[in-house]
Amino acid sequence: MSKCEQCIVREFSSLKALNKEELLKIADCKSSYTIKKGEAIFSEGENVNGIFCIKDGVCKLSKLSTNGNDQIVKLITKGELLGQRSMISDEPVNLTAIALEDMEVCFIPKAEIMGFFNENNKFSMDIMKAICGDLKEADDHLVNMAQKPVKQRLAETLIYLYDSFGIDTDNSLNIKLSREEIAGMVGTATESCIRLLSDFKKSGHIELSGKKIIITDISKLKRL
Amino acid sequence: MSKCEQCIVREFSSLKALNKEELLKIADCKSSYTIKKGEAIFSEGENVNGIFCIKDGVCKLSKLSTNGNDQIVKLITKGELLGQRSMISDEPVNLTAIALEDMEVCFIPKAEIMGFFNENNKFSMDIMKAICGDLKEADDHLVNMAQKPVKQRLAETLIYLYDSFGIDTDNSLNIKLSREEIAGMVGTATESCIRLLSDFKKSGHIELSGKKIIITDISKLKRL
DNA sequence: GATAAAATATGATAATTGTCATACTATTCA
DNA sequence: TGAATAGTATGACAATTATCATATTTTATC
Repeated sequence: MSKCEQCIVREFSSLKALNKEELLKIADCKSSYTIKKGEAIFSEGENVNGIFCIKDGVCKLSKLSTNGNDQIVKLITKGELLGQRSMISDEPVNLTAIALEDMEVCFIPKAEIMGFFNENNKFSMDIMKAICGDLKEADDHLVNMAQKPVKQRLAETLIYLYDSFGIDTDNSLNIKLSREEIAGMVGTATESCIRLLSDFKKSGHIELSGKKIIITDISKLKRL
Repeated sequence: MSKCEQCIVREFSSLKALNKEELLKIADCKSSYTIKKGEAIFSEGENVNGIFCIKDGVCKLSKLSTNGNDQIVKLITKGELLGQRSMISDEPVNLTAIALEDMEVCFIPKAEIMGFFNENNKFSMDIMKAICGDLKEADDHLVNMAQKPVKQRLAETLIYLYDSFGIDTDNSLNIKLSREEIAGMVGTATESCIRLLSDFKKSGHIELSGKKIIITDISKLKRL
């Protein structure tokens, strides 16, 4: 049983508002899991009854549309929490979380969290603000999906990946996504996504070598 | 100064969690406004510093996309609250609220609400749940926008209007929206919206007489 | 390392959607 | 009332995007 007190990622989420005593309580009731790439942490419709704290790795939050396509709503990474909305609404989760790389996560039961929620004002306020941030993000995202053409959405997705995950030593985006997954973020067909990436390559905005994507001119992408 | 205690719409929002004493406090510090059709309650980027309680009327919550189009994110009606997210995030509002009909609204300053928020657990929990509901709705909406074709989105918008606002004595939808506004909800060009409405008319799904829309076969719309 | 399977790429084509022009209708207001 | 204006409707066309077919490349597996 590792100690939450010494867990660094805690500093990046609402859990930073918890005191020593509360962290000890969590360490006592949490369970740690290793999730392999491609495995689900939870699936749409499941009752989760707690939240996950992402200790390491990245996952995608997606939802199956009635047309059979998976739309990726959001990527969640080290330090973030998962399942807060569902816990507070007291409802099954609305999205599916699947690991994009091997992950380390801790599960904290709802009862424990809700206890802190009622007693630690800073903590509940922090959780609320995080959810409010998600709501604003979702509204903005919605407007983009409804109003911007695929090319622009793809460009903005690449910029988002660059800003959020940075680049590797070879200058390629430091997150591994298949073309199908990128298409799932953009909200388009996989072939359309591939085609536009080829276009971006031809116009010198990016370089492609295998799965790797190198953004050579981010200002060009921003100006699309 | 009207009494919040006797205001019926309060029962439809988180304000129902407030006790007599708290309602008296609100009645004391609130201000009431009449908003004429077409006027803004607030605009994107403004600092609002409180919440609005909709006593009567309907408004649209929209956001201007960089392409110059207004995307309508949500309609808000009698009994609902406005500006909760912004208040909790302590940020300017993210959306513009414009009256679709003459409205009666009350403004309650942030300081007052935040006071109850810290003391009345049921109240803060209710507000949270409302915001969590908005987040779920926004995620679902986003997936629809990204994955469904315009025709299906229009059909679902009409069904939503039917379910939320019902029909008038002449069977027409009990909410007045211009074609441009319907297009703004669907996320398409006004002409495309008009054209598809004509198609729906030709195939006997709806009837159009002037601005009025009558859904003649809702099951057909649902099956699109 | 050879082969199968999966992922990526590209062409051809169709379907969807947007844009611009123009006509028609309803509403406003002098 | 009648002109002006805004809103609705439709045609013609262009641009965008999806779909299906088929290479080509990469990855996985034995």
